[in-house]
Amino acid sequence: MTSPETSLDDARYDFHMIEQRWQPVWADKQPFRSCDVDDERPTKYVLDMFPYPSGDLHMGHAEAYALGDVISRYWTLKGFNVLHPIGWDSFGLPAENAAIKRGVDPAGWTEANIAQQRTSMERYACSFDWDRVLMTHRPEYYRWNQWIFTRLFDRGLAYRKPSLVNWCPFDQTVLANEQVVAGLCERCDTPVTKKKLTQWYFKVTDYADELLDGLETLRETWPSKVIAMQRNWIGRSRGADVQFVIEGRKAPIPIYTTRPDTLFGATFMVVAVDSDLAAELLADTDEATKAEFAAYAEKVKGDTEIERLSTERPKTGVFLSRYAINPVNGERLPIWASDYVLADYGHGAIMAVPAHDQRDLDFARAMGLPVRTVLDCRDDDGNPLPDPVESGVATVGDGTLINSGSINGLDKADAITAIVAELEKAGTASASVNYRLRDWLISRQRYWGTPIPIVHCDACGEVPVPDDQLPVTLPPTAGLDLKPKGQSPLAAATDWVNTTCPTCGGAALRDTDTMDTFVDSSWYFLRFLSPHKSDGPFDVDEAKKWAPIDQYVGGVTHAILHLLYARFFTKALRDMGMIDFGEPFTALLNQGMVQMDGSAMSKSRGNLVSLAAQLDEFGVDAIRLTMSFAGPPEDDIDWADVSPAGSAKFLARAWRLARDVTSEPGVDPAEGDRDLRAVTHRTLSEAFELVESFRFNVVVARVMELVNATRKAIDTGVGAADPAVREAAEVVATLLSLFAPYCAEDMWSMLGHEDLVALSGLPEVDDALLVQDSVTCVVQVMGKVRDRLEVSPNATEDELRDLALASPTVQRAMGGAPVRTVIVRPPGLVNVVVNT
RNA sequence: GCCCCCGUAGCCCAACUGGCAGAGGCAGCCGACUUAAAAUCGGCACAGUGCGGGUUCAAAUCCCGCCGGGGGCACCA
Repeated sequence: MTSPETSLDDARYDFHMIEQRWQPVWADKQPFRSCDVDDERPTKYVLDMFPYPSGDLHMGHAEAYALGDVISRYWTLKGFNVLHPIGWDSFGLPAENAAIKRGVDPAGWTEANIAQQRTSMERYACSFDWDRVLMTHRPEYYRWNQWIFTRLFDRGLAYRKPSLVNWCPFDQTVLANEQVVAGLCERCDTPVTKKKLTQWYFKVTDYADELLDGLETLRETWPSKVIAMQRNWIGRSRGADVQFVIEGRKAPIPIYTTRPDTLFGATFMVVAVDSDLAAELLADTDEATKAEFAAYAEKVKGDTEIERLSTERPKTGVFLSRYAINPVNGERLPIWASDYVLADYGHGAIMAVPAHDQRDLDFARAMGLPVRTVLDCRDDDGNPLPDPVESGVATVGDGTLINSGSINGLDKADAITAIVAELEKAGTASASVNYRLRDWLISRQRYWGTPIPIVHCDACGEVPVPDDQLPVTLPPTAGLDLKPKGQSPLAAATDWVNTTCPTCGGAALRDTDTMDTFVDSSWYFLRFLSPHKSDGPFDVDEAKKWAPIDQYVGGVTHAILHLLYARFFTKALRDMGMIDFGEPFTALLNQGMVQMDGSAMSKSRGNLVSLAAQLDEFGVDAIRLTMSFAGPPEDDIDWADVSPAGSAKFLARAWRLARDVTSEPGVDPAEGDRDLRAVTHRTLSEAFELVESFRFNVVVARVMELVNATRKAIDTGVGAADPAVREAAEVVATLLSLFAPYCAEDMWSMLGHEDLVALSGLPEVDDALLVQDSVTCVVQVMGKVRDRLEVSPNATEDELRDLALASPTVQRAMGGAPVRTVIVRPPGLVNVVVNT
C-alpha cells in the first residue's frame, strides 16, 4: 500500500520544487547556445532590446523578456537555429549619478547590477545564449565604438562644429534633440536651455532620404505607429529656395518656402535672431538698432525651451533697418530679426506672408506690418473665408491666386509649378527639400561613456587615434571629480589628457568628451554575432549568416531615438562595405508597459510591484504566462486587472494532465479518441499562425481549451489510458513550453521523455483530423437567424439553398413572401431575402 | 493646432478581416467531494458591441458626424 504522501496520484504542483529541479539542468545543457559551427538548421535572429543595469529586473523587463522568449522558443521548436543573445547597455548617467551620490566606482556598481540581473534572467528562464554576453562599458566593446567613430570621421560622417546646443543645467551636459522632451531634459525634467558649444556630430542628415524611404520596406513588419513617428521625426518637406537681393549686400540670400505660390503676398522678411546672417546684416546698420538687437538677443538666449515652445508666446523681434527685394515684383521688404525663425532650419531666414501663414500674421499684427491677401480661399460651401486682417486668422489652405501678376487665377499646385519655373529661368529660385531631422550631437561632458578617440594637435588639428592605439580607455576615477560642472571630468585627468600627436609626435591633447550612449546601442546587434572577436567590431561572415535581425522586441519608448540611430549606423556600415543590408531590424514588436492601477509604476507613486515578490508568490511560469495572456502584446498591462493566481491555477491544472496520463510513451495516437484528437490538432494548427502573428493571448486561451477538453476526457470520457489523452498532454506541454518553460519541462518528463521539451520540436498536424463530419449551417431570413442545419462540410450552394428553403421554420419566417434572392456562403450560412 | 490609434458582459480580452456577438480567463453565484476548510470537479448567470446616421441580403467590422480614452508632432517657413 502506498502512503498518500508518496502516491503519484496525489502529487501536487509545486512550482518552487519544479524551478529548482530544472534550473541546474538548463545551466548544464545550455539548450539555447547557437554557436555550433556544424549546425545546419536554418537561422533566425531574435533580439530583445538589451537592458540598462540600473538595478534588478522589474515588471517591465518581465513582460519584454516573456514575450521575446515566446518568439525565440517558438522558432527553436520549429527547427531553426535561433540566435537569442543578451547583453547590457552599461554606460550612462545612472551609474555615474550613483557613483557621485554614494561615492562608489561606476564600474563596480554597474557590474554588480549586471550580475544581479543575470541571475534573475536565469531564474526567469530566458532562453538566452549565455556564450555571447556583451557589456558596452567594457573596453573590449567600446574599443569598437572608437574604431567605428574613426571610420565615420574619415568619411566625413563625424565632424565637430560650433552650434547652439541643448543644455541641461542640472546634469550639466548637452543633450541631443531626441533627448529633449517637451522642453525638458529626458532624464531629470529640468528645463533645457541653449548654449553655444563646439561639439561632435554624426551626419545623420546625409541619410535623411534613405531613413525616410526605407520605412516603406518595413510597412508590413513594423508597427505603423513607429513608422509614423519616424516619418514625423525626419519631417521631409518639399519646397523651393528663392534668392532675395539684399540692399547693400553683394550676394543675395536664399530663403526656403513650401509656398512659393504666395510670393506676391510677402510683405517682410525675418531672419533668425541667433543666426550668423542676423549678425552680419546688423554689422552695417545704425548704433540704435545694434543696441536694440543686442538686448533682444540677450533676452532670447536666456529663455528656456519651455518658454520658447509655448504657443501663447507673443511674437517679438527687432527691425534691422535693412531691406530685401522681392524677386517676383521688385518690392522692398523690411528685414526683421526674431526668435520665431529657427537658425538651423532652411537658411535661417524666411519670407513672411502674413495673410497665409499664422505665425507671420501674428508677427505682422504685433509689429504693425502690412498684410496682403494673394489667395482667394473658400470654405466647404464655397463662401469666401474672412479677411485675415480682420479675423486675425491666416488662410493657410489651398486657394485661387489673386494679386499675383503672372500666376493670377491658378490654383496652388499650378501656381507653384509656374512661379518656380519662371524664377528658375531667371536664376532666382530652385526646387529644394528640407528636413526636421538634425545631425546627431554625440558629445557628452560626462565620465561614464566611451572616450572620443581624437587627439587635438596644434600642428595637425583633429587627429583620429590609430587602430593600434585603440582602445582609448577611460582613466581611473581616482582623483577625478565626477560631479557635473559643464566640462568633462576627463579634463582633470592630466596624465591622460596630455599625449602625443599620432601624426607628428608633438605634444597634443586628448578630446575629453565621451560619446552619447546611444552610440553603444547603435550596432550592438552586430557585436552579438562575434562578441569575442578581437580584430574587428564583428565578423563579416557571421553577419552574412545571421543578420539582419529577423525579429526585434522592445518598448515603444525607443521608437525614434535608438531605432533611428541604429538604422543610420547600419546604412553607414553598409556603405563601408562591412554588411550587405541597409535595415537592421526586419520585423519589430513593441510590447506595452506594465502599469498598476492605471498609471506607470514608480516608487514615488507608491504603486511599485516587485517582480521578485511576484515570482516568489506565484512562480516564474505564472508571471510569464500572465504577461502573455493579459492581452495583445502591444497593449499596456494593468497588473491590477490580471490574475497571476489564475495563471498558477491553470498551470497546476495542465500539470495534473501529465500526472494522470497512464499510457506509455510511444503509443500510437491514431488508436486514440478521435474527438479529443481533433481538438488537439486544431489547437496545434491554429497555434502556429497565432504565434507568428503575435496573438499570444489567444494561443494561451486555445491551450486552456485543450486542457479543459483533456480533463473532461480523463474524468468523464475515454479515460486516462487513451492514447489521445497522452497526445493531448504532450501537445499541451509543447505549447506551454513557450510560455511556462518550467511547468512544460516537468510535464514532459512526467510523460516519460528524456529530452527537453524546449528542443523536442513541434508535432506534425494531421490535416485529416481537422476535417469535420458535419458543420452547423445558419439559415437567416432577412439577416435574422431562423434555423440551424447540420450539413456536410462539402455541401454545395444548391443543396444548401434547397435545404434552407425546405425548412419549416424558415418558411414560417418568410410568411409566404416571394423569394427575391438567396445568399449562400457554404458551408456555414444561408440568407433568404424576400420581397416585402 | 495637425496627424494616428482605441471604445465588445462588473473586469482583462476573443470573434476566420463583412456572415450565428463569445473562445479563454478573473471576479460572482449554485452544486459535488469534505466533520469542516482548502484544493479539485461540475454547472449557472451576465453585454447586443460608446452615441447618431449611412452603405449592404448581412455591420463589432466599411463610410460620415459626435462623445470618451490614449499616443505622436508642434514657431520646421
